[in-house]
Amino acid sequence: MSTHAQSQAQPQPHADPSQESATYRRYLSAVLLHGHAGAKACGLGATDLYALNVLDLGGPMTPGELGARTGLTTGPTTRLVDRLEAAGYVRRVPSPDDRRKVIVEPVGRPAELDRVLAPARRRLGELLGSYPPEQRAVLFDYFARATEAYREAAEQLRDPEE
Amino acid sequence: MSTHAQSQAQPQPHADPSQESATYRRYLSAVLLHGHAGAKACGLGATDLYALNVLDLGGPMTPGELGARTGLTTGPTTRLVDRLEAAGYVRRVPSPDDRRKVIVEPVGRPAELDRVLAPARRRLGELLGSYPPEQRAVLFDYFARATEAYREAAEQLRDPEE
DNA sequence: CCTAATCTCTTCTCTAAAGAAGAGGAATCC
DNA sequence: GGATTCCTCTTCTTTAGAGAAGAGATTAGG
Repeated sequence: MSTHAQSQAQPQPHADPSQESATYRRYLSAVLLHGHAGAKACGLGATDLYALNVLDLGGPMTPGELGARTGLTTGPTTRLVDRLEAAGYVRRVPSPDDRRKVIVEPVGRPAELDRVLAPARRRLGELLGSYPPEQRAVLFDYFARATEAYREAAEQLRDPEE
Repeated sequence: MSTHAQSQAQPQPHADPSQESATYRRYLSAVLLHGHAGAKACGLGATDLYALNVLDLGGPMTPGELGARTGLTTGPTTRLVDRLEAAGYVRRVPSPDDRRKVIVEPVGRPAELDRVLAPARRRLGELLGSYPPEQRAVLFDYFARATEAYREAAEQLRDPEE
């Protein structure tokens, strides 16, 4: 097993679409499983991981915005930012144009999380590097498009009526 | 925006590898975000989603095995299976060869979870369908290989010494 | 200017889920 | 066939995290 990354020029196509569906679902499960396991290994709760992903996708934002996107009221939001700040994942910066506001921005290198995710990153990097450039271009084209689709779907799950 | 799924025959390759890395990280964040949002919309806790993914990847197993893979002791494991069974996601089946054992198996259609994830599935299905067959083959080749990589990485996160 | 609205943070309370310890039934080994 | 081991489930206790309500500081509007 694990003789991956041979990557012949023409990977055999799946004949059966339902087989494709099962393959894709298992793939998503594995991605989620790995994300959860990594967060747990860092002592991060589910909400903390969620918020980090929100920040990763949405960029720096105020605690109010972060709380709204995470589905929390102001109390838990403050404590959430406290936890993330204490763990070194984010930083509070005063807003330049409104002194009531605070900007929560991700810190450059979340060391602990990066450390536990490093083995997977390395393996996936090798896997991606094993494809010829034109195939890798297809993969990254998909990644970029899928990111948008998932992000919008997640937003609609959060605010079903909007 | 959202003019996806045009998929020219040759998507432009990324010139900068660090750009690739950022694209990939954002993609993973979006996948995780969508998974969390879906679970939350169904009233599933983080552990419940984790366990469902374990079952999806590992197939039917005993509560003991599920608890071990989820990192729980026996008490919470029983309640976890109780919750999943009450919500209609899994079923307890007596083991045919050892009457002490119980097999936890996923139920065919977890209706609620499927319902909330359906919009994303549909959009991603359209996206995948928009690629010509040989490019789609590359994508599914990647999905299958990446599944193994993530699964093994998640296992090593759970049992760092093994 | 003085009032109203907005943003963050604090305190108190409450619920959901995890751990620890142990009971009961079933299989295995001598 | 009797003792030991194994698997699941139950009970009790504890902790982490969420909601509600309000205080303090700052901005906007009449």
